[in-house]
Amino acid sequence: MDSRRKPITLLKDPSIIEAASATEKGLSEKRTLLIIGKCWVEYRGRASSKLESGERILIIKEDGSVLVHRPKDYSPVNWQPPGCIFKTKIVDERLWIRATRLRKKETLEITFEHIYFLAVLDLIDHGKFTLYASEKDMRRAVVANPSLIESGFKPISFEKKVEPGFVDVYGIDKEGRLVVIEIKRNIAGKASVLQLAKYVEAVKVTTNRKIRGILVAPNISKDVQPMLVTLNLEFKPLSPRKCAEILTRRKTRKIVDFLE
Amino acid sequence: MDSRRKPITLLKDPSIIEAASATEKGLSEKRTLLIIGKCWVEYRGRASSKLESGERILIIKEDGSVLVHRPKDYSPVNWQPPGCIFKTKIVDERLWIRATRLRKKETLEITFEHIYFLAVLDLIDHGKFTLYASEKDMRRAVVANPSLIESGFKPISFEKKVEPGFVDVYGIDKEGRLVVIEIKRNIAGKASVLQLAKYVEAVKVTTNRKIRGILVAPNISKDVQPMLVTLNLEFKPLSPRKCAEILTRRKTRKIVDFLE
DNA sequence: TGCTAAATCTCGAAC
DNA sequence: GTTCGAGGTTTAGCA
Repeated sequence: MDSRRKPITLLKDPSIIEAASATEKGLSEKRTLLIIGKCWVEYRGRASSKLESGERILIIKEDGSVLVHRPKDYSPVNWQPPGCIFKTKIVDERLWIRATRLRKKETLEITFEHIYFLAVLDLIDHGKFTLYASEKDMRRAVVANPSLIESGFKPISFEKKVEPGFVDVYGIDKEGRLVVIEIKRNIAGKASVLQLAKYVEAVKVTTNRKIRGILVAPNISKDVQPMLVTLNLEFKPLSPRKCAEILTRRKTRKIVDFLE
Repeated sequence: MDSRRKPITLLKDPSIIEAASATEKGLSEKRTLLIIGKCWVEYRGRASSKLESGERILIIKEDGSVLVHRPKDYSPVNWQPPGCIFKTKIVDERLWIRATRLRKKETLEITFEHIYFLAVLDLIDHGKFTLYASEKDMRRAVVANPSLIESGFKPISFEKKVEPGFVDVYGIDKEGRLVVIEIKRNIAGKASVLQLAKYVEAVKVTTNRKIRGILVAPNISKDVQPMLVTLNLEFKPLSPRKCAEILTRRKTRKIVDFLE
């Protein structure tokens, strides 16, 4: 880390020439760029779009991703995923920026007719990010604590490949029946049931044993219950929150065991 | 539009007190806020997450959405969808911002230990956004120009409800067979085939006529072909791009017709 | 690279 | 409000 590093270079109300020069330099040095101004945007690639003139925030990141944000909404109105190559130009006293992604043959063109502010950023961010209570956590909790499903359930494998896809958890119940489990961290809808049914069918053709299919989720949507009955599948309520807590407890327990 | 409007107010290297005051004011006036600095983040709600300290861009929008962006990646590392209520405080000489969403009972807490830069923005953006070549465009193109599917195909309805869901396009072929069409703007995978199969089954129980199921998409993934054969379904290649072009041509044609 | 499935998905429409 | 499906989805994981 360079102590003389300048994490942020600001241009307030720059001329188009100043802005173009800073943009060019920032891009060549792989800095993060931030431009606030009045622009219009065109996209051509997987689809096409046009955005008429308005005031927006443009972010170009070190990895070549691009975001155009309006003053509302979570999602950017236009964007480009990482890996873009850039070209900038001054056209009719406007700053024109093109971001091209070769992989998918798509281009984003942004034209600024006025720039209020431009920043070139050199951000250092090595902070670790950890997410709890994902679907993966739920799988781990079920495997670590099979009684979450029912007493006597024994997991055999998880993430089992069963053409055409992966069964979340696969095991045997106390009466020796095969159990196929599909886990969802959200309220489960029709698509989840279809997915489970598909896996049960796939396993069925490989064995003569009886098979149960269990949908594990915090809840199911209203119309799913009859669907489960028709397809002879079961539902077991389980929340991601509870799974995360169980995993934390287990981890703590392990440390305690170690200390004792 | 106020001609004396100040679209952007900048604070460079503000003290925590200055930053807190500007943040408070900006939030109360429903401005868009932009903060660049070193922070850590915690999220609790549908899941939980922790992000350790690092330099990031924070955007809080007028509609109460929040974005925390690292110097890489398209997606924000932490965020909150629109509709948050905010609380700010100075804690141990740090700026603490909490964004709470009541709907889903989730909170995002951001603590800045250093702020390089803060901007309060008053962005005006009424620019119209138009997207071409969506799946809806494909449906319209097929209905407007049924020969895209095959000669003699006659659409009866589109967006037809057939429990449990909607058939994209529904019609009759030149031999009088019913045709159920599922349209995808992307390469179609297994889920799309299951969806089509489901609709074909649903229609089948309502009639004695012969039924064909056609998957319309720019392409299909490799393992889908055998699946189609097994389920006795068909595939018709069609790109969203081509559909968009056809719609454009039709529109032009209509204008020409009118002028003639 | 292609394919599958998750995501704190978001967003919009329909009921 | 719930449910469902699209999305320029993106992203991760694995063959």
